[in-house]
Amino acid sequence: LTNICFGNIYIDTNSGAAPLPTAAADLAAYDRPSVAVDVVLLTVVEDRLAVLLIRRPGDEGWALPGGFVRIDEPLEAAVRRVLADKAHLPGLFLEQLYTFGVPGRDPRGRVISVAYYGLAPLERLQEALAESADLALATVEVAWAGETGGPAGVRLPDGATPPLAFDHADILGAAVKRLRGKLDYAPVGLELLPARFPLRDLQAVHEAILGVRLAKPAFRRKVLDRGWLQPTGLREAASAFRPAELYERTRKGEEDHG
Amino acid sequence: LTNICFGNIYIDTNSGAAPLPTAAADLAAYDRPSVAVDVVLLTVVEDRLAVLLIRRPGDEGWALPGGFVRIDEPLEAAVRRVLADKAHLPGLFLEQLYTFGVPGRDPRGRVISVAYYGLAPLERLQEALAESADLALATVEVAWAGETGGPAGVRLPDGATPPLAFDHADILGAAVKRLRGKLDYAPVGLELLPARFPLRDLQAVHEAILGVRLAKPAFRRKVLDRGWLQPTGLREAASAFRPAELYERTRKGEEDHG
DNA sequence: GCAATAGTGTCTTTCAGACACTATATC
DNA sequence: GATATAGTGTCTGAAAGACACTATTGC
Repeated sequence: LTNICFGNIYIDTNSGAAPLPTAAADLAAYDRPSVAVDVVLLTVVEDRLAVLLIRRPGDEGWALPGGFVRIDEPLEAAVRRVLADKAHLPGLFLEQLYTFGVPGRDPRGRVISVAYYGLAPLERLQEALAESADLALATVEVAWAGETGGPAGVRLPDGATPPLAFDHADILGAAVKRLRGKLDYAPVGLELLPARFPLRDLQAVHEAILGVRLAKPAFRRKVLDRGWLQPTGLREAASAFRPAELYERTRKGEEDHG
Repeated sequence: LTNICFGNIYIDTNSGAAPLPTAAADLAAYDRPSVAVDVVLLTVVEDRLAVLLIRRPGDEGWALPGGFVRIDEPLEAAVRRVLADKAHLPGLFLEQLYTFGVPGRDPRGRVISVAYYGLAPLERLQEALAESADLALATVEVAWAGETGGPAGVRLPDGATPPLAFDHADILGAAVKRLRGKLDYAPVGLELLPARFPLRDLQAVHEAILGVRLAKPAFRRKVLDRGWLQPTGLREAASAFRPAELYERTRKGEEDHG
Protein backbone atom coordinates (compact mmCIF):
# COMPACT_ATOMS: atom_id res chain seq x y z
CA LEU A 1 0.00 0.00 0.00
CA THR A 2 2.63 2.48 -1.00
CA ASN A 3 0.86 4.13 -3.90
CA ILE A 4 -2.08 5.72 -2.24
CA CYS A 5 -4.34 8.48 -3.39
CA PHE A 6 -6.83 10.50 -1.47
CA GLY A 7 -9.98 11.97 -2.80
CA ASN A 8 -8.98 11.17 -6.36
CA ILE A 9 -5.74 13.15 -6.24
CA TYR A 10 -2.88 10.85 -6.97
CA ILE A 11 0.14 10.82 -4.67
CA ASP A 12 3.28 8.79 -5.13
CA THR A 13 4.27 8.06 -1.58
CA ASN A 14 7.44 6.40 -2.79
CA SER A 15 8.89 9.57 -4.25
CA GLY A 16 10.20 12.40 -2.15
CA ALA A 17 8.12 14.95 -4.02
CA ALA A 18 5.51 16.92 -2.15
CA PRO A 19 1.86 15.94 -2.72
CA LEU A 20 0.12 17.74 -5.50
CA PRO A 21 -2.16 20.52 -4.29
CA THR A 22 -5.85 19.80 -4.78
CA ALA A 23 -6.48 22.51 -7.33
CA ALA A 24 -8.86 22.15 -10.22
CA ALA A 25 -6.09 22.91 -12.67
CA ASP A 26 -4.35 19.66 -11.72
CA LEU A 27 -7.08 17.62 -13.32
CA ALA A 28 -5.69 18.79 -16.64
CA ALA A 29 -2.30 17.25 -15.88
CA TYR A 30 -3.41 13.79 -16.91
CA ASP A 31 -4.23 12.36 -20.30
CA ARG A 32 -7.91 11.67 -20.16
CA PRO A 33 -9.78 8.81 -21.77
CA SER A 34 -13.01 9.49 -23.62
CA VAL A 35 -16.17 8.54 -21.75
CA ALA A 36 -19.17 7.18 -23.60
CA VAL A 37 -22.48 5.57 -22.76
CA ASP A 38 -23.94 2.56 -24.55
CA VAL A 39 -27.48 1.43 -24.01
CA VAL A 40 -29.08 -2.00 -24.30
CA LEU A 41 -32.70 -1.13 -25.00
CA LEU A 42 -34.66 -4.35 -24.55
CA THR A 43 -38.22 -5.18 -25.47
CA VAL A 44 -40.28 -8.27 -26.22
CA VAL A 45 -41.35 -9.05 -29.77
CA GLU A 46 -43.55 -12.06 -30.41
CA ASP A 47 -42.65 -13.62 -27.07
CA ARG A 48 -38.94 -13.22 -27.67
CA LEU A 49 -36.48 -10.85 -26.06
CA ALA A 50 -35.27 -8.25 -28.58
CA VAL A 51 -32.73 -5.43 -28.55
CA LEU A 52 -32.57 -2.13 -30.40
CA LEU A 53 -29.59 -1.95 -32.77
CA ILE A 54 -28.30 0.75 -35.04
CA ARG A 55 -26.53 0.22 -38.34
CA ARG A 56 -22.98 1.54 -38.54
CA PRO A 57 -22.65 3.49 -41.81
CA GLY A 58 -19.07 2.58 -42.61
CA ASP A 59 -18.99 -1.18 -42.50
CA GLU A 60 -22.70 -1.97 -42.54
CA GLY A 61 -22.29 -3.68 -39.19
CA TRP A 62 -24.59 -3.34 -36.20
CA ALA A 63 -24.00 -1.85 -32.78
CA LEU A 64 -25.79 -0.78 -29.63
CA PRO A 65 -26.85 2.88 -29.56
CA GLY A 66 -24.27 4.99 -27.77
CA GLY A 67 -22.56 8.34 -27.63
CA PHE A 68 -20.07 10.46 -25.78
CA VAL A 69 -20.85 12.04 -22.45
CA ARG A 70 -20.80 15.81 -22.50
CA ILE A 71 -18.66 17.62 -20.03
CA ASP A 72 -21.46 18.82 -17.77
CA GLU A 73 -23.96 16.07 -18.35
CA PRO A 74 -24.96 13.34 -15.88
CA LEU A 75 -24.43 9.82 -17.20
CA GLU A 76 -28.10 8.91 -17.27
CA ALA A 77 -28.91 12.18 -19.03
CA ALA A 78 -26.43 11.23 -21.73
CA VAL A 79 -28.25 7.94 -22.24
CA ARG A 80 -31.61 9.68 -22.46
CA ARG A 81 -30.19 12.21 -24.88
CA VAL A 82 -28.84 9.44 -27.08
CA LEU A 83 -32.29 7.93 -27.14
CA ALA A 84 -33.85 11.40 -27.49
CA ASP A 85 -36.24 10.45 -24.72
CA LYS A 86 -37.85 13.79 -24.30
CA ALA A 87 -39.61 13.42 -27.60
CA HIS A 88 -40.45 9.76 -27.60
CA LEU A 89 -39.54 7.83 -24.46
CA PRO A 90 -40.41 9.76 -21.29
CA GLY A 91 -40.22 7.71 -18.11
CA LEU A 92 -38.21 4.98 -19.77
CA PHE A 93 -36.87 2.48 -17.26
CA LEU A 94 -33.09 2.83 -17.24
CA GLU A 95 -30.46 1.29 -15.00
CA GLN A 96 -26.69 1.38 -15.00
CA LEU A 97 -25.20 -1.98 -15.90
CA TYR A 98 -21.41 -2.00 -15.87
CA THR A 99 -18.50 0.09 -17.03
CA PHE A 100 -16.31 -1.38 -19.74
CA GLY A 101 -12.83 0.07 -19.81
CA VAL A 102 -10.34 -2.36 -21.32
CA PRO A 103 -7.89 -0.18 -23.32
CA GLY A 104 -8.22 -2.11 -26.59
CA ARG A 105 -12.02 -2.34 -26.68
CA ASP A 106 -12.42 0.52 -29.18
CA PRO A 107 -9.86 0.62 -32.02
CA ARG A 108 -10.20 4.40 -32.33
CA GLY A 109 -8.66 5.15 -28.96
CA ARG A 110 -9.17 4.84 -25.24
CA VAL A 111 -12.91 4.90 -24.72
CA ILE A 112 -14.42 3.97 -21.38
CA SER A 113 -18.06 3.10 -21.83
CA VAL A 114 -20.66 3.18 -19.07
CA ALA A 115 -23.29 0.69 -20.20
CA TYR A 116 -26.96 1.09 -19.27
CA TYR A 117 -29.93 -1.09 -20.06
CA GLY A 118 -33.42 0.14 -20.69
CA LEU A 119 -36.82 -1.53 -20.93
CA ALA A 120 -39.81 -0.48 -23.00
CA PRO A 121 -42.91 -2.16 -24.42
CA LEU A 122 -42.79 -2.64 -28.16
CA GLU A 123 -45.51 -0.03 -28.77
CA ARG A 124 -43.27 2.69 -27.40
CA LEU A 125 -40.58 1.87 -29.97
CA GLN A 126 -42.69 1.44 -33.06
CA GLU A 127 -42.76 5.09 -34.02
CA ALA A 128 -39.00 5.51 -33.75
CA LEU A 129 -38.40 2.33 -35.72
CA ALA A 130 -40.65 3.52 -38.50
CA GLU A 131 -38.76 6.82 -38.70
CA SER A 132 -35.30 5.42 -39.29
CA ALA A 133 -34.14 2.64 -41.57
CA ASP A 134 -30.89 2.48 -39.60
CA LEU A 135 -32.65 1.11 -36.54
CA ALA A 136 -33.66 -2.49 -36.09
CA LEU A 137 -34.99 -4.77 -33.41
CA ALA A 138 -33.04 -8.00 -33.32
CA THR A 139 -33.96 -11.00 -31.19
CA VAL A 140 -31.44 -11.84 -28.49
CA GLU A 141 -29.74 -15.22 -28.69
CA VAL A 142 -28.32 -16.44 -25.42
CA ALA A 143 -26.26 -19.62 -25.36
CA TRP A 144 -26.13 -19.95 -21.59
CA ALA A 145 -28.77 -20.87 -19.02
CA GLY A 146 -29.82 -19.16 -15.82
CA GLU A 147 -27.40 -16.54 -14.57
CA THR A 148 -24.25 -18.17 -15.82
CA GLY A 149 -23.36 -15.14 -17.89
CA GLY A 150 -21.38 -14.63 -21.07
CA PRO A 151 -21.77 -12.87 -24.40
CA ALA A 152 -25.04 -12.83 -26.33
CA GLY A 153 -25.73 -12.74 -30.05
CA VAL A 154 -28.49 -11.23 -32.13
CA ARG A 155 -30.72 -12.38 -34.99
CA LEU A 156 -32.11 -9.76 -37.35
CA PRO A 157 -35.64 -9.98 -38.76
CA ASP A 158 -34.17 -11.34 -42.03
CA GLY A 159 -32.59 -14.22 -40.12
CA ALA A 160 -29.02 -12.93 -40.30
CA THR A 161 -26.84 -13.23 -37.17
CA PRO A 162 -24.21 -10.51 -37.58
CA PRO A 163 -21.50 -10.03 -34.97
CA LEU A 164 -21.94 -6.92 -32.86
CA ALA A 165 -19.38 -4.12 -32.96
CA PHE A 166 -16.65 -3.73 -30.31
CA ASP A 167 -17.47 -5.60 -27.11
CA HIS A 168 -21.20 -5.08 -27.51
CA ALA A 169 -21.90 -8.82 -27.35
CA ASP A 170 -20.48 -8.78 -23.82
CA ILE A 171 -22.57 -5.75 -22.91
CA LEU A 172 -25.71 -7.39 -24.25
CA GLY A 173 -24.93 -10.57 -22.31
CA ALA A 174 -24.43 -8.58 -19.13
CA ALA A 175 -27.82 -6.92 -19.63
CA VAL A 176 -29.59 -10.25 -20.02
CA LYS A 177 -27.84 -11.64 -16.96
CA ARG A 178 -28.81 -8.63 -14.85
CA LEU A 179 -32.39 -8.72 -16.05
CA ARG A 180 -32.75 -12.43 -15.29
CA GLY A 181 -31.44 -11.82 -11.80
CA LYS A 182 -33.79 -8.92 -11.07
CA LEU A 183 -36.92 -10.58 -12.37
CA ASP A 184 -37.70 -12.38 -9.13
CA TYR A 185 -37.39 -9.50 -6.71
CA ALA A 186 -38.18 -6.36 -8.71
CA PRO A 187 -41.14 -5.56 -10.95
CA VAL A 188 -39.01 -5.14 -14.07
CA GLY A 189 -41.29 -7.32 -16.17
CA LEU A 190 -43.96 -4.62 -15.96
CA GLU A 191 -41.69 -2.21 -17.84
CA LEU A 192 -42.09 -4.34 -20.95
CA LEU A 193 -45.90 -4.22 -20.94
CA PRO A 194 -48.54 -1.54 -21.37
CA ALA A 195 -50.21 -0.05 -18.28
CA ARG A 196 -52.91 -2.75 -18.29
CA PHE A 197 -52.24 -6.30 -19.28
CA PRO A 198 -53.41 -9.88 -18.66
CA LEU A 199 -51.22 -12.09 -16.47
CA ARG A 200 -50.59 -14.34 -19.45
CA ASP A 201 -48.64 -11.55 -21.09
CA LEU A 202 -46.52 -11.00 -18.00
CA GLN A 203 -45.76 -14.70 -17.92
CA ALA A 204 -44.75 -14.57 -21.58
CA VAL A 205 -42.38 -11.70 -20.77
CA HIS A 206 -40.77 -13.67 -17.96
CA GLU A 207 -40.42 -16.71 -20.20
CA ALA A 208 -38.83 -14.62 -22.94
CA ILE A 209 -36.28 -13.16 -20.52
CA LEU A 210 -35.47 -16.41 -18.74
CA GLY A 211 -35.56 -18.58 -21.83
CA VAL A 212 -37.61 -21.27 -20.07
CA ARG A 213 -41.27 -22.26 -19.79
CA LEU A 214 -42.96 -21.52 -16.47
CA ALA A 215 -45.86 -23.23 -14.74
CA LYS A 216 -48.97 -21.08 -14.73
CA PRO A 217 -50.25 -21.62 -11.15
CA ALA A 218 -46.84 -21.07 -9.57
CA PHE A 219 -46.24 -17.99 -11.67
CA ARG A 220 -49.57 -16.41 -10.74
CA ARG A 221 -49.11 -17.10 -7.05
CA LYS A 222 -45.60 -15.68 -6.98
CA VAL A 223 -46.29 -12.53 -8.91
CA LEU A 224 -49.51 -11.74 -7.04
CA ASP A 225 -47.85 -12.39 -3.65
CA ARG A 226 -45.25 -9.74 -4.48
CA GLY A 227 -47.96 -7.09 -4.22
CA TRP A 228 -46.89 -5.30 -7.40
CA LEU A 229 -50.17 -5.94 -9.22
CA GLN A 230 -53.84 -5.32 -8.68
CA PRO A 231 -56.84 -6.42 -10.75
CA THR A 232 -58.63 -3.63 -12.60
CA GLY A 233 -61.99 -5.34 -12.97
CA LEU A 234 -61.59 -4.84 -16.72
CA ARG A 235 -61.34 -7.63 -19.26
CA GLU A 236 -59.25 -7.81 -22.39
CA ALA A 237 -61.06 -7.28 -25.72
CA ALA A 238 -63.27 -10.25 -26.48
CA SER A 239 -61.25 -12.96 -28.20
CA ALA A 240 -62.36 -16.30 -29.56
CA PHE A 241 -62.65 -17.59 -26.01
CA ARG A 242 -62.80 -16.48 -22.41
CA PRO A 243 -61.14 -13.07 -22.02
CA ALA A 244 -58.62 -12.59 -19.22
CA GLU A 245 -58.79 -9.95 -16.51
CA LEU A 246 -56.48 -6.97 -16.91
CA TYR A 247 -54.03 -6.10 -14.13
CA GLU A 248 -52.18 -2.89 -13.40
CA ARG A 249 -49.26 -1.77 -11.29
CA THR A 250 -49.86 -0.99 -7.62
CA ARG A 251 -48.28 1.80 -5.61
CA LYS A 252 -45.81 -0.76 -4.26
CA GLY A 253 -45.03 -1.83 -7.81
CA GLU A 254 -44.00 1.75 -8.58
CA GLU A 255 -41.52 1.90 -5.74
CA ASP A 256 -39.86 -1.52 -5.60
CA HIS A 257 -37.25 -0.85 -8.19
CA GLY A 258 -34.53 -2.31 -5.89
CA LEU B 1 -35.21 8.73 -31.26
CA THR B 2 -33.81 11.51 -33.35
CA ASN B 3 -30.43 11.89 -31.69
CA ILE B 4 -28.86 8.55 -32.35
CA CYS B 5 -25.25 7.51 -32.19
CA PHE B 6 -23.59 4.43 -33.51
CA GLY B 7 -20.58 2.74 -32.06
CA ASN B 8 -19.97 5.71 -29.79
CA ILE B 9 -19.74 8.23 -32.61
CA TYR B 10 -22.31 10.90 -32.08
CA ILE B 11 -24.62 11.85 -34.93
CA ASP B 12 -27.18 14.59 -34.91
CA THR B 13 -29.84 13.17 -37.16
CA ASN B 14 -31.79 16.41 -36.90
CA SER B 15 -29.12 18.40 -38.72
CA GLY B 16 -28.43 18.07 -42.40
CA ALA B 17 -24.71 17.62 -41.79
CA ALA B 18 -23.01 14.43 -42.90
CA PRO B 19 -22.06 11.94 -40.18
CA LEU B 20 -18.60 12.37 -38.71
CA PRO B 21 -16.08 9.89 -40.05
CA THR B 22 -14.96 7.30 -37.54
CA ALA B 23 -11.38 8.49 -37.25
CA ALA B 24 -9.39 8.41 -34.06
CA ALA B 25 -8.73 12.13 -34.28
CA ASP B 26 -12.42 12.82 -33.73
CA LEU B 27 -12.21 11.61 -30.17
CA ALA B 28 -10.27 14.78 -29.40
CA ALA B 29 -13.17 16.93 -30.55
CA TYR B 30 -14.97 16.58 -27.24
CA ASP B 31 -14.16 17.97 -23.81
CA ARG B 32 -13.36 14.93 -21.75
CA PRO B 33 -14.14 14.35 -18.11
CA SER B 34 -11.46 12.94 -15.82
CA VAL B 35 -11.88 9.28 -14.94
CA ALA B 36 -10.93 7.99 -11.53
CA VAL B 37 -11.33 4.82 -9.52
CA ASP B 38 -12.31 4.68 -5.87
CA VAL B 39 -12.11 1.50 -3.85
CA VAL B 40 -14.08 0.33 -0.82
CA LEU B 41 -11.66 -2.10 0.81
CA LEU B 42 -13.65 -4.00 3.41
CA THR B 43 -12.49 -6.28 6.18
CA VAL B 44 -13.79 -7.54 9.52
CA VAL B 45 -12.32 -6.23 12.76
CA GLU B 46 -13.55 -7.67 16.07
CA ASP B 47 -16.72 -9.04 14.46
CA ARG B 48 -17.56 -5.71 12.84
CA LEU B 49 -17.38 -4.68 9.21
CA ALA B 50 -14.61 -2.13 8.64
CA VAL B 51 -13.38 -0.06 5.70
CA LEU B 52 -9.95 1.28 4.79
CA LEU B 53 -9.85 5.09 4.80
CA ILE B 54 -7.12 7.58 4.00
CA ARG B 55 -6.67 10.96 5.59
CA ARG B 56 -6.90 13.96 3.25
CA PRO B 57 -3.94 16.25 3.99
CA GLY B 58 -5.66 19.57 3.39
CA ASP B 59 -8.75 19.45 5.54
CA GLU B 60 -7.93 16.51 7.79
CA GLY B 61 -11.01 14.75 6.49
CA TRP B 62 -11.26 11.11 5.49
CA ALA B 63 -11.91 9.53 2.11
CA LEU B 64 -11.87 6.22 0.28
CA PRO B 65 -8.59 5.43 -1.49
CA GLY B 66 -8.75 6.44 -5.13
CA GLY B 67 -6.82 7.79 -8.06
CA PHE B 68 -6.96 8.68 -11.70
CA VAL B 69 -6.99 6.07 -14.42
CA ARG B 70 -3.97 6.23 -16.71
CA ILE B 71 -4.54 6.49 -20.40
CA ASP B 72 -3.58 2.90 -21.25
CA GLU B 73 -4.52 1.22 -18.02
CA PRO B 74 -7.46 -1.16 -17.47
CA LEU B 75 -9.82 0.00 -14.73
CA GLU B 76 -9.09 -2.89 -12.41
CA ALA B 77 -5.37 -2.38 -12.88
CA ALA B 78 -5.80 1.21 -11.75
CA VAL B 79 -7.47 -0.01 -8.57
CA ARG B 80 -4.68 -2.49 -7.91
CA ARG B 81 -2.08 0.17 -8.56
CA VAL B 82 -3.78 2.52 -6.12
CA LEU B 83 -3.61 -0.22 -3.53
CA ALA B 84 -0.07 -1.16 -4.67
CA ASP B 85 -1.20 -4.76 -4.72
CA LYS B 86 1.90 -6.22 -6.22
CA ALA B 87 3.79 -5.59 -3.03
CA HIS B 88 1.18 -6.38 -0.43
CA LEU B 89 -2.16 -7.61 -1.73
CA PRO B 90 -1.76 -10.18 -4.53
CA GLY B 91 -4.95 -12.03 -5.39
CA LEU B 92 -7.12 -9.49 -3.64
CA PHE B 93 -10.81 -10.02 -4.35
CA LEU B 94 -12.00 -7.03 -6.36
CA GLU B 95 -15.29 -6.35 -8.11
CA GLN B 96 -16.69 -3.37 -9.92
CA LEU B 97 -19.50 -1.71 -8.01
CA TYR B 98 -20.98 1.27 -9.83
CA THR B 99 -19.90 4.34 -11.73
CA PHE B 100 -20.64 7.69 -10.12
CA GLY B 101 -20.83 10.53 -12.61
CA VAL B 102 -22.99 13.36 -11.34
CA PRO B 103 -21.27 16.57 -12.56
CA GLY B 104 -21.12 18.27 -9.14
CA ARG B 105 -19.79 15.32 -7.14
CA ASP B 106 -16.20 16.59 -7.11
CA PRO B 107 -15.78 20.35 -6.57
CA ARG B 108 -12.51 20.40 -8.51
CA GLY B 109 -14.08 19.54 -11.84
CA ARG B 110 -15.89 16.85 -13.77
CA VAL B 111 -14.63 13.58 -12.39
CA ILE B 112 -16.37 10.33 -13.24
CA SER B 113 -15.44 7.69 -10.71
CA VAL B 114 -15.67 3.95 -11.27
CA ALA B 115 -16.10 2.48 -7.80
CA TYR B 116 -14.79 -0.98 -6.89
CA TYR B 117 -14.99 -2.90 -3.68
CA GLY B 118 -12.37 -5.27 -2.36
CA LEU B 119 -12.29 -7.84 0.40
CA ALA B 120 -9.31 -8.93 2.49
CA PRO B 121 -8.78 -10.55 5.89
CA LEU B 122 -7.44 -8.20 8.52
CA GLU B 123 -4.03 -9.91 8.61
CA ARG B 124 -3.40 -8.90 5.01
CA LEU B 125 -3.87 -5.22 5.86
CA GLN B 126 -1.92 -5.01 9.11
CA GLU B 127 1.45 -4.39 7.51
CA ALA B 128 0.18 -1.57 5.31
CA LEU B 129 -1.65 0.04 8.21
CA ALA B 130 1.51 -0.03 10.31
CA GLU B 131 3.47 1.67 7.54
CA SER B 132 1.30 4.73 7.13
CA ALA B 133 -0.27 6.96 9.73
CA ASP B 134 -2.60 8.34 7.05
CA LEU B 135 -4.45 5.06 6.76
CA ALA B 136 -7.13 3.88 9.16
CA LEU B 137 -9.68 1.13 9.47
CA ALA B 138 -13.05 2.54 10.45
CA THR B 139 -16.07 0.44 11.37
CA VAL B 140 -18.98 0.76 8.97
CA GLU B 141 -22.22 2.17 10.36
CA VAL B 142 -25.28 1.25 8.35
CA ALA B 143 -28.63 2.77 9.26
CA TRP B 144 -30.72 0.55 7.00
CA ALA B 145 -31.61 -3.12 7.17
CA GLY B 146 -31.37 -5.86 4.58
CA GLU B 147 -30.83 -4.67 1.04
CA THR B 148 -32.75 -1.43 1.35
CA GLY B 149 -29.71 0.62 0.42
CA GLY B 150 -28.58 4.14 1.20
CA PRO B 151 -25.47 5.90 2.41
CA ALA B 152 -23.27 4.50 5.17
CA GLY B 153 -21.17 6.21 7.81
CA VAL B 154 -17.91 5.32 9.53
CA ARG B 155 -16.60 5.29 13.09
CA LEU B 156 -12.89 5.69 13.66
CA PRO B 157 -11.02 3.75 16.35
CA ASP B 158 -11.13 6.85 18.58
CA GLY B 159 -14.93 6.88 18.37
CA ALA B 160 -15.22 9.86 16.02
CA THR B 161 -17.77 9.66 13.19
CA PRO B 162 -16.46 12.06 10.54
CA PRO B 163 -18.35 12.64 7.31
CA LEU B 164 -16.70 11.07 4.28
CA ALA B 165 -15.43 13.25 1.43
CA PHE B 166 -17.41 13.82 -1.77
CA ASP B 167 -20.10 11.15 -2.31
CA HIS B 168 -18.06 8.47 -0.60
CA ALA B 169 -20.82 7.72 1.90
CA ASP B 170 -23.00 6.68 -1.05
CA ILE B 171 -20.22 4.55 -2.48
CA LEU B 172 -19.67 2.84 0.85
CA GLY B 173 -23.38 2.20 1.19
CA ALA B 174 -23.52 0.69 -2.29
CA ALA B 175 -20.66 -1.65 -1.39
CA VAL B 176 -22.43 -2.90 1.73
CA LYS B 177 -25.65 -3.41 -0.20
CA ARG B 178 -23.88 -5.39 -2.92
CA LEU B 179 -22.01 -7.50 -0.40
CA ARG B 180 -25.16 -8.33 1.54
CA GLY B 181 -26.83 -9.41 -1.68
CA LYS B 182 -23.97 -11.64 -2.79
CA LEU B 183 -23.45 -13.36 0.54
CA ASP B 184 -26.11 -16.00 -0.05
CA TYR B 185 -25.09 -17.16 -3.47
CA ALA B 186 -21.35 -16.49 -3.77
CA PRO B 187 -18.51 -17.47 -1.44
CA VAL B 188 -17.53 -13.87 -0.72
CA GLY B 189 -17.38 -14.43 3.03
CA LEU B 190 -14.30 -16.60 2.51
CA GLU B 191 -12.40 -13.60 1.16
CA LEU B 192 -12.46 -12.08 4.62
CA LEU B 193 -10.90 -15.10 6.33
CA PRO B 194 -7.54 -16.87 6.22
CA ALA B 195 -7.17 -20.03 4.14
CA ARG B 196 -8.27 -22.24 7.05
CA PHE B 197 -10.85 -21.20 9.54
CA PRO B 198 -13.53 -22.59 11.88
CA LEU B 199 -17.16 -22.26 10.80
CA ARG B 200 -17.80 -20.01 13.79
CA ASP B 201 -15.55 -17.37 12.21
CA LEU B 202 -17.40 -17.57 8.91
CA GLN B 203 -20.67 -17.11 10.75
CA ALA B 204 -19.23 -14.06 12.54
CA VAL B 205 -18.25 -12.61 9.15
CA HIS B 206 -21.78 -13.10 7.80
CA GLU B 207 -23.26 -11.54 10.93
CA ALA B 208 -20.94 -8.55 10.64
CA ILE B 209 -21.91 -7.97 7.02
CA LEU B 210 -25.64 -8.50 7.46
CA GLY B 211 -25.86 -6.74 10.81
CA VAL B 212 -28.01 -9.51 12.30
CA ARG B 213 -27.50 -12.61 14.45
CA LEU B 214 -27.84 -15.96 12.67
CA ALA B 215 -28.87 -19.36 13.99
CA LYS B 216 -25.97 -21.80 14.12
CA PRO B 217 -27.58 -24.99 12.78
CA ALA B 218 -29.23 -23.24 9.85
CA PHE B 219 -26.03 -21.40 9.01
CA ARG B 220 -23.91 -24.56 9.03
CA ARG B 221 -26.36 -26.47 6.87
CA LYS B 222 -26.67 -23.71 4.33
CA VAL B 223 -23.00 -22.97 3.94
CA LEU B 224 -22.01 -26.64 3.78
CA ASP B 225 -24.76 -27.41 1.25
CA ARG B 226 -23.29 -24.78 -1.07
CA GLY B 227 -20.25 -26.99 -1.60
CA TRP B 228 -17.76 -24.18 -1.17
CA LEU B 229 -16.13 -25.67 1.92
CA GLN B 230 -14.46 -28.90 2.93
CA PRO B 231 -13.17 -30.04 6.32
CA THR B 232 -9.40 -30.24 6.62
CA GLY B 233 -9.25 -32.74 9.46
CA LEU B 234 -7.25 -30.13 11.37
CA ARG B 235 -8.37 -28.44 14.58
CA GLU B 236 -7.83 -24.90 15.73
CA ALA B 237 -5.16 -24.32 18.37
CA ALA B 238 -6.29 -25.73 21.69
CA SER B 239 -8.36 -23.16 23.54
CA ALA B 240 -9.88 -23.35 26.97
CA PHE B 241 -12.45 -25.79 25.66
CA ARG B 242 -13.27 -28.01 22.71
CA PRO B 243 -11.41 -26.80 19.59
CA ALA B 244 -13.35 -26.46 16.34
CA GLU B 245 -12.48 -28.18 13.07
CA LEU B 246 -10.85 -26.02 10.42
CA TYR B 247 -12.43 -25.76 6.97
CA GLU B 248 -10.95 -24.64 3.67
CA ARG B 249 -12.21 -23.58 0.27
CA THR B 250 -13.08 -26.28 -2.25
CA ARG B 251 -12.41 -26.19 -5.96
CA LYS B 252 -16.04 -25.12 -6.44
CA GLY B 253 -15.53 -22.37 -3.90
CA GLU B 254 -12.73 -20.98 -6.07
CA GLU B 255 -14.90 -20.75 -9.14
CA ASP B 256 -18.32 -19.60 -7.94
CA HIS B 257 -17.57 -15.91 -7.93
CA GLY B 258 -20.80 -15.20 -9.88
C1' DG C 1 -17.16 -34.15 37.05
C1' DC C 2 -17.60 -29.15 35.44
C1' DA C 3 -17.62 -25.48 32.20
C1' DA C 4 -18.07 -23.95 27.77
C1' DT C 5 -18.18 -24.37 23.17
C1' DA C 6 -18.53 -27.73 18.87
C1' DG C 7 -21.61 -29.99 16.30
C1' DT C 8 -26.21 -32.69 15.22
C1' DG C 9 -31.28 -34.37 15.01
C1' DT C 10 -35.79 -33.10 14.53
C1' DC C 11 -40.00 -30.50 14.28
C1' DT C 12 -42.52 -27.02 12.00
C1' DT C 13 -43.52 -23.67 8.67
C1' DT C 14 -43.04 -21.77 4.34
C1' DC C 15 -42.70 -21.92 -0.42
C1' DA C 16 -41.95 -23.63 -5.22
C1' DG C 17 -43.21 -27.06 -8.63
C1' DA C 18 -46.52 -30.43 -10.56
C1' DC C 19 -50.99 -31.71 -11.57
C1' DA C 20 -55.76 -31.86 -11.84
C1' DC C 21 -59.58 -29.50 -11.65
C1' DT C 22 -63.34 -25.80 -12.28
C1' DA C 23 -64.99 -21.45 -14.67
C1' DT C 24 -66.32 -18.70 -18.51
C1' DA C 25 -66.14 -16.67 -22.85
C1' DT C 26 -67.37 -17.38 -28.19
C1' DC C 27 -69.17 -20.12 -31.62
C1' DG D 1 -72.65 -28.34 -26.15
C1' DA D 2 -67.87 -27.97 -28.13
C1' DT D 3 -63.65 -25.60 -27.68
C1' DA D 4 -60.02 -23.28 -25.84
C1' DT D 5 -58.23 -20.48 -22.54
C1' DA D 6 -58.77 -18.23 -17.62
C1' DG D 7 -58.16 -19.16 -13.15
C1' DT D 8 -57.99 -22.20 -8.63
C1' DG D 9 -57.28 -26.13 -5.09
C1' DT D 10 -54.30 -29.47 -3.49
C1' DC D 11 -50.48 -32.55 -2.99
C1' DT D 12 -45.56 -33.07 -2.46
C1' DG D 13 -40.84 -32.25 -1.65
C1' DA D 14 -37.10 -28.97 -0.53
C1' DA D 15 -35.35 -25.60 2.34
C1' DA D 16 -35.18 -22.20 6.41
C1' DG D 17 -35.94 -21.14 11.25
C1' DA D 18 -36.47 -22.71 16.13
C1' DC D 19 -35.15 -25.65 19.60
C1' DA D 20 -33.31 -29.30 22.08
C1' DC D 21 -29.98 -32.40 22.30
C1' DT D 22 -25.29 -34.87 22.20
C1' DA D 23 -20.04 -34.57 21.82
C1' DT D 24 -15.52 -33.22 23.07
C1' DT D 25 -11.95 -30.62 25.06
C1' DG D 26 -9.15 -28.49 29.22
C1' DC D 27 -9.27 -28.02 33.77
